[in-house]
Amino acid sequence: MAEVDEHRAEQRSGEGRSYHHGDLPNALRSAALELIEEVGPTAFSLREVARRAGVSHAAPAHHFGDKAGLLTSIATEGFELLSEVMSDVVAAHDDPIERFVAQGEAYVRMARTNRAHFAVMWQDDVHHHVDQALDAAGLGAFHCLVETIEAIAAAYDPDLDVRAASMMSWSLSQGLSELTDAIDSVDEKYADDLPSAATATPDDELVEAVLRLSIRGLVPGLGTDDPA
Amino acid sequence: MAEVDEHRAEQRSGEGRSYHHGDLPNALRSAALELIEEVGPTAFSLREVARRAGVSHAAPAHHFGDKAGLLTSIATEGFELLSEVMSDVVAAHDDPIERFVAQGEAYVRMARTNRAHFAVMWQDDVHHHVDQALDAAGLGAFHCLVETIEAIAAAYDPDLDVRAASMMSWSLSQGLSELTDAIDSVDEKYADDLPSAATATPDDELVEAVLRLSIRGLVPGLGTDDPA
DNA sequence: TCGGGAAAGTTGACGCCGTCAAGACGGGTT
DNA sequence: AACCCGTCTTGACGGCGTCAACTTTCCCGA
Repeated sequence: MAEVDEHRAEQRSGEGRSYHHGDLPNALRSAALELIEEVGPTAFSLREVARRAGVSHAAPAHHFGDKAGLLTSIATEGFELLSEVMSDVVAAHDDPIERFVAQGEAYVRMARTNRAHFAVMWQDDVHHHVDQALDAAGLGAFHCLVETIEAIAAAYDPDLDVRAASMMSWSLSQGLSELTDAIDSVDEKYADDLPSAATATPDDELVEAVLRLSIRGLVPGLGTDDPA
Repeated sequence: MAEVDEHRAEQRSGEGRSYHHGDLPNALRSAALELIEEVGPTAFSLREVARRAGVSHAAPAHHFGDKAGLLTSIATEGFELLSEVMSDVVAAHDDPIERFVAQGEAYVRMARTNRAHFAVMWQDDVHHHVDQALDAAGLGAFHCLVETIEAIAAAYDPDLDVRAASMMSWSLSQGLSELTDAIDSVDEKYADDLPSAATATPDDELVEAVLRLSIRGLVPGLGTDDPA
């Protein structure tokens, strides 16, 4: 979870140590993420988080207001983390098509590495309904995908419907993240043979295959073979 | 919600009226769906459901065991409903490409019409971890999508990676459902202009545009224009 | 240097929650 | 008529989120 720590360090820089605990808000976020990873976002309890952070049951309220406040903070952190990862991918790939595939792969990898963050990010009834920081972080992450689509349009097809293609890009990444998770858990339960071969445990190659299939819809000129 | 009632009637046929209430399990499911629609799956409470159904707070336990049992039942019902809708689409469209588009549209429409069902279906930590009926219903719905992909492969491209294409189909539908929901709720909050035009309220045309973009990845021969 | 005040955290109480054990009720069978 | 079993109620328990009132700790200005 080094990424999260770095992210937290940036956020914290210049604040200095707090009065009693040191840095209770981040300690609470960390404890919350661990707990969510263990028991899921529904069974998650604020009192247990406080217990794990070694403070009284009412301490979190002073930093986050209420339970939804802590989860909103975690969701925002998740979108910021996602934006950072997506930006790194943009910097690492010049070819817009490879960038598209790499972003999709990074999205899925990120979702599966940080399950607790993603569970909270997409469970809209657990965080505050109106939160500018959260919405801004979400739109920021989306913008990274839109830029890649615009690059594809500029390089290959000026008539490309950027709105639809951006929607397709995010939908695919989000759906893949959710489905691969669901399918693994089914696989774990029925380790023996399944009725359909279409449900074998998904892996990185499947994710890449899906992304390469979908990019062919955006760039019709591409052949059936991998351009690599 | 006529679809759900029909579905329930099928399930109930032959059972006859129960002893005291009439048909408490279905009454509880209905009350639960209404409550989830109002307050979300997290704030949902078993006691409030019992109150709305006019029974004591412990009555639901006799039919569903516990809270997760009721939600598992709702999730299973949701997947069965989805399978029915997908099967109807298959029957209504001969051309596999039109079937693909229609299935995606039906999926999104279904998700947005029955938000409570979908919220429960995809929140895996609220239902029982091992439930054969649930898993069977989910695989059944998936199978409807896989069949369409197989039809596309048979008609247009025998070398199509059916596993990847099926994954793409479901991921896209699920992601679209989730994103269109999230984007509307952002739009409702900031009714005034948004930074990027890419985030205007999604509609049926956007969903269709995304699906038509993606099918071009599965059938490379298709031109840029709509085949309709 | 020191005192006031705000920030940080504690304590105790409230009502609601999910679950369990025990009992009441009532139709169907023998 | 006696009985059983599925159905539902009642009451209790501990855990939860939140609020109000309190104590402790630190900073900053006189």
